[in-house]
Amino acid sequence: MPELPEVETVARDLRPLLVGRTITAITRSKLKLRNPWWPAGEKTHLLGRTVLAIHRRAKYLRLELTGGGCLLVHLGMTGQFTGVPATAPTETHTHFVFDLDDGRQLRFRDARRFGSVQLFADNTATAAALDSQLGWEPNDINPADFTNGVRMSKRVLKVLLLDQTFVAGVGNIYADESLFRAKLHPETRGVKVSNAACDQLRIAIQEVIARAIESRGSTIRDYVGGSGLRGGFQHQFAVYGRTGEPCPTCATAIKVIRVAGRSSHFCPKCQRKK
DNA sequence: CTGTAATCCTGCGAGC
DNA sequence: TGCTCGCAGGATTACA
Repeated sequence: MPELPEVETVARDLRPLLVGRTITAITRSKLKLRNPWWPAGEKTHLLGRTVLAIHRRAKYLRLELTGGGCLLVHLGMTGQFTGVPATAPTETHTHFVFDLDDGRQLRFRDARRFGSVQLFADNTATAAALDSQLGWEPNDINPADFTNGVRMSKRVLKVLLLDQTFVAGVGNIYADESLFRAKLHPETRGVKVSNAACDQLRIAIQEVIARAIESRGSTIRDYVGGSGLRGGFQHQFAVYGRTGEPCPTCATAIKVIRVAGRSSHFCPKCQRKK
C-alpha cells in the first residue's frame, strides 16, 4: 500500500530519470482510473512538455511541466509509477505509457485502478488546492497544534491518524506502527491522551516515517519504487501483519481488530486502551 | 461532531 | 482441480 514513504521513494527514484526529459508520445488504456485524465476545464497538452521538477505532497506526486501545467499522480492501493527502458516488456494493467526523449518510458501500472493520473493546466493552482485539502507533512507538524488537535478530538486515534486533513501521508501500515511505537491503543480517544503521550505519538509518527523512507518503503505485494525496486521496511514491522506473532518488546501475541473498517494490529499488553 | 457502510477494483488464499 | 468467498484498504460520499 503506497503511503508517504513509498511515494517519497518513487519521487527520489524518478527525479534523476525524469527531470529535464521531454514527453514525446503518450499511450493510454481505455480503462478508467479513479479520476478523469482530463478534469473538466483543465484541457491542456502534454506532448513536447519537459519535466521541470517532481514534488511529493502526502501520497501525491506532482510533475511540474514546462508551459505551466502539471501531472498529478496518486498510486492508490496497487499503483506503480516507473521509469524503464522502452524495450522493457509492457506488463498487464499498464494504463499509461509516456515516451521520453532519451529512449526510456514513464509507465503507470495499477491492477485495482484505485490510483489516478491527471493533467492540470495550472501547476501553481494545483499545488495550492492540494495544500488546502491536506494536513501537515509528518516532518512539519506543529507540536502544540498537534497536541491540541488530538486532545480536542473525540475520535479514536487510529481514525485520527488516517485523516489526511490532520496529518497527511499516513496510511494503515504506518498508523499501526506509529501507535505501537507510542504505546497507544488504536481505539483510545484523542481526548483521553495526555500532553506527554501526544508528544510521543508525534515523535513516533516522524520516526516511523523516517525509518521507512530509509528502507525505501514497504512492499507487501505490489509496491515498487520508481526504478522497479521493492521496498524493505516490511522486514521491520513491529505489529502490522504480525497477528499472533510475539510483540518485539514483551513477546505477547499481537492482536488484530477492526477499527473504522480497517484492520488494526497492536500489542494488547504494551498498548492499553485509556 | 462522530460513526458506519458502501463504492470503486483485482488478486490471492482459505475452505470445500 | 476448480469453485466461491472474504479480504486487502485510499479516498469519497451518503446517511444515521
